[in-house]
Amino acid sequence: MYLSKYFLPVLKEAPREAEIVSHQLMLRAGMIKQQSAGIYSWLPLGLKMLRKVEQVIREEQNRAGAVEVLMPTIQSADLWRESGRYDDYGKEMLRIQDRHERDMLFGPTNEEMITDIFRSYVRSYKDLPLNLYHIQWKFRDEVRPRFGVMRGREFFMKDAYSFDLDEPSSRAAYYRMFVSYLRTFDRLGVTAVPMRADTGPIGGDLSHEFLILADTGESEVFCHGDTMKLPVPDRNIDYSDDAAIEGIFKDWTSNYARTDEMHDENLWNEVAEGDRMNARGIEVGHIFHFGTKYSEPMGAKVTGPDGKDHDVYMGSYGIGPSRVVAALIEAGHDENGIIWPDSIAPFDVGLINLRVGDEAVDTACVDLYNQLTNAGFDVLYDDTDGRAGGKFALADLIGLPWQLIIGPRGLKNGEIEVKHRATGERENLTMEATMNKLTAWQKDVNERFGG
RNA sequence: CGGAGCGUGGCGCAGCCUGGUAGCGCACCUGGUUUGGGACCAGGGGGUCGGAGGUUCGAAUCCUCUCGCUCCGACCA
Repeated sequence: MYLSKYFLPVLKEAPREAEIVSHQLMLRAGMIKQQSAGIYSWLPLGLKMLRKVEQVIREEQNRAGAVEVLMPTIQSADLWRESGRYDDYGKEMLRIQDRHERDMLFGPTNEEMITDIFRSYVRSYKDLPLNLYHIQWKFRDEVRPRFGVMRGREFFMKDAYSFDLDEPSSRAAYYRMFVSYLRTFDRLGVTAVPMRADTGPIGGDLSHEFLILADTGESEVFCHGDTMKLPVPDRNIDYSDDAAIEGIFKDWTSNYARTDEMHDENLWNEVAEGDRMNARGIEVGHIFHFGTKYSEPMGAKVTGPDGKDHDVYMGSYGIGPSRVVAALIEAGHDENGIIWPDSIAPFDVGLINLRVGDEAVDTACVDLYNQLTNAGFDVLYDDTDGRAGGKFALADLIGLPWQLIIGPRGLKNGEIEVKHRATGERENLTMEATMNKLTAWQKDVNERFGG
């Protein structure tokens, strides 16, 4: 992408209403624009990140055996009356009427609708297990939206729903999602720790939150240090091996790990002092096992091997990609701007032309741009005629992993400056050496984080 | 929903108390000189002060109502 042809409206100063760093940087980097309290437009750079996060989540859901659908944002109130939640949900649910004065609502979640889909088609235990998910906008009319897209009223969410014949197989489904979340956050280049969670209004008896550790996180977390050292299963994981999956779940949940809400001082004191880790985190995922809470009132049954009808056991599994984007920034930034993880940045490389109009420099830039693009890199080429300082500031602000700086000074020696955003390391390399370095980096990233 | 605060060119702010029809920095446009870490000079465009009503000869400034936004608290992917 040539910057001159892109739409990247950056701000030198953050608007006053932005309090936390991810919100400030998302506004400054031209990623989002607030349209109303807790409601945002996603501008090209922000949308690009949102899509990348979404895609990683999708790949890992698919790998774990979940099947994607897409349900509407607007739902009929009737479904919610069946589960009893139409009255329970309160003012967080945005209620609307259509022209015929039928009660509708903007979905805050989709348990009812997915249960309706399930009961419409599935009759036999032979069709189980089943896990359906979608990635769709949700609306919860929060009393007080804040922190930009971190707690918006409208937010993007991946929500998966598992259906099983009985409790044990339903727990196995829960474990699969648990493990897929470990892999998802690992691929997103962040440390997300699963914590025992309160089941909340959705109900059920088994629930975990996944928190990305960041100093600016809202929740205080208490966990055993060993949790951080546990290996995340690689892409060759076999989700059909229930025992192995349960083993991973047990490994990750055997140590103490709770947020302040669930914190238990007595249990905490049993953890050896040197192992206690006290940090802050941002909740980016939440999984629930809730059994027949919805299937029973809504009549979602299958015939079992015994020839009798059984209410299906269900769980739901959510990740908020829009919040994840903000959380990545909370977890990775410095005074100059965003530092995206290597694994997931809006572009891989920023190519900076320091002297637009100088034929040699222009030619070198375009050559390198084409080479990189052909090699599969996503490159943002700053071909604007701005000054060096402004270009460097922009590059640091949007935080692409690599900056390739090409100007007449270095080009005289056949060299360009290669800067790594995260470490600040810079070196002068030939074009060829640059390509080799980036190719090696790309290979390494693919091996560590690729699908 | 309880408490606090803010709305003045695109962004950040001053002016308001002590009414006299709007100013600064950045950004933007034109020309020139510049060009490796947010250049300089000159010229220029853009707001009628969130909205409505009122007081007054006169309102960004005072009063009333209203809308929007933010922060603290209770709640949440």
